[in-house]
Amino acid sequence: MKTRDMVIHASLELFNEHGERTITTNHIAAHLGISPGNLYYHFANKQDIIQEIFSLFEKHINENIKPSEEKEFHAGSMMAYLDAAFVALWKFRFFYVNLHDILLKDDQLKKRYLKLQQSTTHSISQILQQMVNAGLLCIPAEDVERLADTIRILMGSWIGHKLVQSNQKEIKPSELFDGVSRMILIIKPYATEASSAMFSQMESRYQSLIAEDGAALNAI
Amino acid sequence: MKTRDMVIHASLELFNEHGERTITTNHIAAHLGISPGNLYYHFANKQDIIQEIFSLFEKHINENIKPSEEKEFHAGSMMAYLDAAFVALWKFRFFYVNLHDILLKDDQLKKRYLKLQQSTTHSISQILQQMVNAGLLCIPAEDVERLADTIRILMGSWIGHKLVQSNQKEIKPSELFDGVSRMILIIKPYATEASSAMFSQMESRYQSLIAEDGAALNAI
Amino acid sequence: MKTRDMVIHASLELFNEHGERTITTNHIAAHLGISPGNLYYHFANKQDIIQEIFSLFEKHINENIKPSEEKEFHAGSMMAYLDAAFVALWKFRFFYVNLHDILLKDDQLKKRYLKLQQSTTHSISQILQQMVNAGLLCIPAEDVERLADTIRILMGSWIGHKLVQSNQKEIKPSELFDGVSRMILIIKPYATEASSAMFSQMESRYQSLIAEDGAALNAI
Amino acid sequence: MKTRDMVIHASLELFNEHGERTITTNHIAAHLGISPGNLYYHFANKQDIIQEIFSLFEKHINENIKPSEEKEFHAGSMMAYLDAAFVALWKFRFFYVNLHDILLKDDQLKKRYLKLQQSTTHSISQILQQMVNAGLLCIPAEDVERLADTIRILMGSWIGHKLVQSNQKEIKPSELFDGVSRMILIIKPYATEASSAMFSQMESRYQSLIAEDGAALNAI
DNA sequence: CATGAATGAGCTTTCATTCAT
DNA sequence: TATGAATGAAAGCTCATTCAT
Repeated sequence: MKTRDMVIHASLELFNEHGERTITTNHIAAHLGISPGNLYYHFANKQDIIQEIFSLFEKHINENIKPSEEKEFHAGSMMAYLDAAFVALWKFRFFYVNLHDILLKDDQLKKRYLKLQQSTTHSISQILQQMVNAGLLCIPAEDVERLADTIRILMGSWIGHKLVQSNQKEIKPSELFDGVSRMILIIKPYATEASSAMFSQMESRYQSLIAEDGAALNAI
Repeated sequence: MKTRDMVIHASLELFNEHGERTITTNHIAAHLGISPGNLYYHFANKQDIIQEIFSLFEKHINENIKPSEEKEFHAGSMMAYLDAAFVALWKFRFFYVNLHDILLKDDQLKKRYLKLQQSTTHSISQILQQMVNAGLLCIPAEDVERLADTIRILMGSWIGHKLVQSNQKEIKPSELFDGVSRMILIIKPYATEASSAMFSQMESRYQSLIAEDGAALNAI
Repeated sequence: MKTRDMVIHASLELFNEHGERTITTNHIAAHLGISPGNLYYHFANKQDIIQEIFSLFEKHINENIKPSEEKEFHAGSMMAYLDAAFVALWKFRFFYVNLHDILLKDDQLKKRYLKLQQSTTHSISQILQQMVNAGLLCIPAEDVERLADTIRILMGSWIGHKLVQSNQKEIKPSELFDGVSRMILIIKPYATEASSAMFSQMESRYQSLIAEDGAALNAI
Repeated sequence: MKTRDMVIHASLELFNEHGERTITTNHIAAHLGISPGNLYYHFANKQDIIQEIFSLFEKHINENIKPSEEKEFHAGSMMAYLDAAFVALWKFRFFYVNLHDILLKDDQLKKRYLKLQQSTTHSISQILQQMVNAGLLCIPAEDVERLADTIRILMGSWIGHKLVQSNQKEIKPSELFDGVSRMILIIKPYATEASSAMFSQMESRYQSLIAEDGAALNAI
C-alpha cells in the first residue's frame, strides 16, 4: 500500500480507537514508523487527512449503501440498507463521535457533510415511500420526509451513544443489530395489516442476532 | 456570587458558545477578570469544572423535569416534559456536543452520566406507560422501555445536529420546537382513536410555534 | 529587571549579534534561562518582541536625537545630532540590517517605521535649513528636502555596509565616526566661505578620532 | 535552456519577487516543474544557487557597466553608467535587500562581494577623476575615493529603501530615475562653472523622466 | 482568597537535504 | 539526468497546571 493510503487508514484506525482529539500527527507518523516530514509530504495538514477519510466514507457509502432500484419492494432491501448503514457508521465512527468539533474548523468539510446528509435523508425517504407504495406502511404523505430525517439523525447518534454506554473500546456486532432494531421500532407502528407479520419476523431475526451476540460481523 | 460559582457559570456560557475544546482555563479566568491561580484555587482541574457544571445539569433536571405525579394523564404533561427537556439540553448543549471526548477522560463523570441517562429513560417510560394506561397510546408492553430509550437518544443528539446544520452559533427557539415535534412524530403512530385528535392538536401547536419562530423562549 | 524587559533587551542583543533570522524564540528563552512558555506569557509572538524593540528605538530617538531648538546655529549641534544618530543605529542595527524581511511580515510595524522615517527626514531638513539661514550652507531651496532624505538613507545603510565589510561582529567606534564623516562629506561641498573653516575643523576632528580608533564610545 | 540555467534564472526571479527567505528550494523546483532531487543534482545547496546568481550579477556588470575608456569625458558617459548601474541593482535586487543574511552564512560569497565592491568603487572613482581632469568637477584629491565609496553605498541601498517605501512589489522605472537623480544631487555641488549648465541639464532630464513615469525601461 | 509569573511537554508544521530507483 | 518519497531537526506557539508571594 502507498504511504498516502497507509496514513489515511492508520489515521482512521487511530481516530476511531482513541478519538481525533487525542491523536496527533506525530502519533500517526510514529505508528507507521515514518517521519513527520513524510506525513506532511503527503498531506497539507491534519484536516487534509480527515477530508481524505471522509472521501473514503463517501465512497464506501456510494458503493455499499443504495436503496434497491427494483420496482417491487422486498423486505430484505430495507434490512440490507440498515445493516450496511450501521456497518458504515461503525467503520467511520470517530467522525460521528466528534462531528461538531471536526466540522467547526473546516467549512469545506461541513459542506460535504451536509450534502451527504441530504442524500442520505433522500435515500431513506425513498425506501419509506417504496414501502408505502407497496402497501406495507401507512405514513401520512407530509410526514415521510420528516420521518426519514429523524431516522437519519438517530442512526448518526446511535454509535456515539453505544460507545459511551459500553466501557469497552470495541463494540460488539450485536450492538449494531440493536441499532437496526431501534430503526425498525420507529417504523413498525406505521405498518399495515399486510406487513405486520413481516415486521415481526424482522424483529425476531434481530432479537436473536442480538441474543447470539453473533460473530457474524467479525469480518468487518 | 462566589468566585466558585462565577467560574462554573462563565465556563458553561463559554463552553456552550465556543466549544469546550476551544475554551482554555485561561480564557475562563480572563473572561471573569480573575487570575488562573485563583481559578485553580477553587478547582482541581478543568475536568473538575465540567463535573460541577454537570451537577448543575442534574440539579436543573431534578427541579424542572419530572413526569407529572398525578394519576390521571393530561395531554399537557407530556408537552411540558418535552419542552423542559429541550430547554435543558439547550442550556447545557456543550456537554452533548462533546459527549464522547468529555467522558473519555473522566470515568467518574461517565458513571454519573450513565445514571442520569437511566433515570431519564425511566421518566420517559413512565410517561409513555401513563399514556398507555390512559388509553391514549397502544404500545406493546415489551417495547415501552426500548421506545423510551430511543426517544432519549434522539433528544440527546437533536441539538448537536441542529448546531451542525445551521451556520449560526445561536439556535432559534423554533428549532427547539422542531425537536419536540420530532418526538411527537415518533410517538404519534402509537396513538389510539381516543388520542389521535389530541396528537393532531399538539402537532399543529408546535407547527405554528415553529412557523412563528416565536420569541416565546427568549427568557431562557 | 522585569522578565518582559529582560526578554526585550536579550532579544535586541541576540538579534544584533546573530541576526533576527537566526535567533529563535527558544534561543532567547534559553539565553535567559526561562521557559518558552514564559516568554510567550509576556509576548504574543516573535513580531511582538520586535515591535517592542522598535518602541525602544523610538523612545531612544525621541530622548536623544533632537535637532537643537536654539535659534542660532552652533557647529556642535550638527555633530551632536550625527553622533547620536549613529550610536542609535548601532544600538538597533539588526533592524536596519534586516529591514526588508522584518517589515514584509508586519504591516503595522511598517507604518510605524515609515512615520519615523518621515520625522527623521524632517529633522535633518531642519538642521540643514538652520545652517542655510545661518549662512553656513548654500543649498538651492528646492534641494534641501531631497538632500535630507538622501542623507537619511545613507545613514540607514551605513552600518549594514560596515558590518558586511568588517569580518568581526563588533564594530569599532572609529567606524561609526567614519559614518559621520561621510555625512559631512556630503554636506561640505555646500559650505559657504564663512563655514568652510568649520567644516575643515569638523573633518579633522573625526579623522583623528578614526585614526585613534578611540575608546571614546566604549561606554555605549 | 539547460536545467541548471533554468534553476538560476527562476531562482533570481522568485527571490526578487518574494524574497530569498520566503522562497524554498522546493518552491523553485515546483515553479519549474522539476523534482527537488533534480535541483540538488545540479546544485550542492541553496547557497550554491545564490553563488551562481552572483556570478550572473558579476557578468552582467562586467558586460554592461564599464566607465568609458575614452580619454575625453562626455556628460553622457556618467549618465550611462548610472542608468546601467540602477538597472543592474533592480535586476538583482533580492541580493541587496538581504545582503547581510546572505553573506553571513557564506564566507566565500562574501569575499567575492567585497571584491566586486572594490572594483565598483574604483570605477566610480575613475569617472569622478575623469570629470575632475576634464575640469567639470572640483573635488579635493583626498576626497575622491571616499566620495566614490559613499556613492556606491548609497546606490546599493537605494532599491531596498524604495521597496520598503512603496507598497507594491513592482518598482516603477521612474523610481530608478529618482535614484540616479540622487547621485547627481551628491555630485552636483562639486560642479565647476564650466559644468554647472551640464548638471542642470542632466537634472532636468531626470526630473522630466520621473514626471513622465516613463515606460522607457519597460524593456528591462 | 487571590495574584500572576512561570513551567514544560507537546502540538502542528516547515524545509534544506538525501537517496533508492 | 531525473524522479519523488523520505528524513529529521527545529521552528513558532499552546495550555493545563504550579507556586512563591
